[in-house]
Amino acid sequence: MSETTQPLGRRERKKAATRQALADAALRLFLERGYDQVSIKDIAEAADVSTTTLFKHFPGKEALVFDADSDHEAALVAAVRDRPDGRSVPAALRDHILRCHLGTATDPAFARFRQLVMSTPALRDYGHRMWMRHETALAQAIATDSGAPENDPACAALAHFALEALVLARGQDDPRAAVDAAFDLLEGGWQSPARRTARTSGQDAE
Amino acid sequence: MSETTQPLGRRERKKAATRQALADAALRLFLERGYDQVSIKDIAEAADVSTTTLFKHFPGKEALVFDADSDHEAALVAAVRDRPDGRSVPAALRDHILRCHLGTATDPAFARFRQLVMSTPALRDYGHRMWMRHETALAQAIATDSGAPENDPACAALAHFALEALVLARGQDDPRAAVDAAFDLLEGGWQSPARRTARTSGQDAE
DNA sequence: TCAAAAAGTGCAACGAGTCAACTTTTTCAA
DNA sequence: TTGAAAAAGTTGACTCGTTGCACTTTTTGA
Repeated sequence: MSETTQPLGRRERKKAATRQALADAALRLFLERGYDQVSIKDIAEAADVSTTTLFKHFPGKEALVFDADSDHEAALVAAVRDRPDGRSVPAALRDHILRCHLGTATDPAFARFRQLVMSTPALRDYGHRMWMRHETALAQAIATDSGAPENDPACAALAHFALEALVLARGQDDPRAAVDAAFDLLEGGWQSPARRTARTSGQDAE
Repeated sequence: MSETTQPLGRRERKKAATRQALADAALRLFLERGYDQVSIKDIAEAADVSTTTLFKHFPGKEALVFDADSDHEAALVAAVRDRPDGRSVPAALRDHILRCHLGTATDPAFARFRQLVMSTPALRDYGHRMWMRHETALAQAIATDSGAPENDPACAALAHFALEALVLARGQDDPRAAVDAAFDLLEGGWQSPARRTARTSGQDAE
């Protein structure tokens, strides 16, 4: 975008450019013809590089699509850490997922992108794996917040289920209702016996 | 096992025999050398057939390992349907999973099999997908049992989470503790507000 | 008994991904 | 400026999983 990209060697720029060219070509071709109807060779040729060069930039075909996994993990951790007083951990996660991951795309290009991913098994699975990578970080954030020992199985379970809730919701009639049902379950269980954590406020009930 | 397998054409027998030979050879070679160090060609040659024939019997390399997916689904549904009086659905599922899927293998061959699956990403993922295939059947069983409408999101959520509990548990320090923590969460949430289902008995508390 | 259907087989091919050489291009220091 | 050393790119051949095509065998049924 800007020409003076600060402390970026002339070389890094070319590298980033070809990388971007590859990702762009891939997404364009995938949307045009469908994931399985586009070969690695097609993409490499469209970006005018060799297939081997492509694999120097991306570890596999699926990775071409998930170029910007961005900072979902940080957002998840922040959703737990910075939640408003009196809000339970699962409630905060419910809010975050409803807001950031089921927000009906205002961008039509993004909607088509999601359609592509959801309708291609290989991409669905890859996205799922990426998403689940945040499990341990989220579990640790919950444990820290609850004053539980790191590796606490209950925190690990909540983290796992909260992330899975999004997966469960997609591919169901009403995703938002599905997320709500899932988190109703988790909220109920989280503040059941032997667990008192609604954030250190005067009240204990919501 | 028995020689007089009744209405089985002479042909079906040969078919079943080669299928078994393939599965046996595959498992043996995988255990000997590791999954990635064994090629389809190796397996086909060990069973004395062509690779094309192998793919007529199995849809892919992973399927060679999961030959007998058996009737896990029926067992899950039964665990819900035939649970003892006063036992909640998640409690019954906890019992079933602890009993049937974390039972420390008495069979050493089975232990090695599980070790192979868990240490091979491709097999782990494939097994996960297979396991999750039971999600809708389990959700429907729960809905039927609870008198909830089919496609009830709460039942779908419980089914999804109950199955995921097993996945969560594996690859954690103490799998049994992890399963317990997960189901503590689910049980607590399941019998929270607006949900009264502890199986039609005189008591309502456990 | 003889075709037609079905199942099995081999060969060749395709796509994803890797490997080992070789050719740039860039960088940095003498 | 020159001239390696390093990084990036290219090429081509290769492995491996998987599929399509053509061919042979077996089974079935009239």
